[in-house]
Amino acid sequence: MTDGTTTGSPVGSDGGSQALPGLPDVAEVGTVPVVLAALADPVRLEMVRRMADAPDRTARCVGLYDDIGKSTASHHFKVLREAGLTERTYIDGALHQRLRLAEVEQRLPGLLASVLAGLG
Amino acid sequence: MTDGTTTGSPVGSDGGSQALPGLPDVAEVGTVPVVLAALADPVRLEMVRRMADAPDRTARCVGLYDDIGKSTASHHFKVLREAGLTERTYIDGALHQRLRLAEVEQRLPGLLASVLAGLG
DNA sequence: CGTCGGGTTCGATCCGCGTCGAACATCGGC
DNA sequence: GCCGATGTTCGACGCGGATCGAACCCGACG
Repeated sequence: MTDGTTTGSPVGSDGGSQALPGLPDVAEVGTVPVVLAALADPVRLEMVRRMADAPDRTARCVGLYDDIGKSTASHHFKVLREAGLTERTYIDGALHQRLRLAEVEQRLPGLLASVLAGLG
Repeated sequence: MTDGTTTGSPVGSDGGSQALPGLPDVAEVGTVPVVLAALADPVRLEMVRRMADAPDRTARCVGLYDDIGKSTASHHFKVLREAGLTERTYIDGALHQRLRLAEVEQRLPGLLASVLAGLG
């Protein structure tokens, strides 16, 4: 990695202080019902769509939603994360959400493509 | 049709008595959130799986579920039907549910295949 | 004609989800 | 070192969904 991109804690893996304790930044791609339930919500679906359109499938949290409160957005991030669809990534200390396209594709081939295509 | 297969009212389209009034037997395939929500429930997912495995994608209602009440099953049938995933079909007067594979495939190509493959 | 099997409808219940506001934590900048 | 921006967490609330039992309807069969 040539820039500050890091997956996990903001401080990276230098063994330093644990800045965000107990925060699982990533999870395995869940079962079919879990993944479908995560994608069934319009708000989350829009988030996924924006990430898919973003360069490197990564976007700042604030750029993924409109017209809802921060706490609500955070809740949706958690659902997507626990379904294994996204992960937290830190770029120069700034928190981003990344769509785990490859991992989801491996476990459920073609699903995300079908879903995203169906939005048009 | 060489046998008694009929879509719609049990009496077919001979202009006879309306045996099941106000019962929409089929609906257009819904939006992505609607379809995903319909597929997100484990009970309905199992129903879809059994229909997909059945010959002609058609099965008797009673053969699509276990360990739940009739009324609950009927509710799930309604959800699937209103999402456009299934339709009611009468074979020699016996009510069946048919998975509308072609119609879903046309609107959301690859989705059902991905979902069903992910169950294995 | 009475009965049985199979589905639907209705009402009630219960639980989970989406939403918000407020409080807290963290990071970057002045 | 303080402050603003950004996310997370924690209750609380309301709504919709999943479930059940009971009643009803219809076709088949004796």
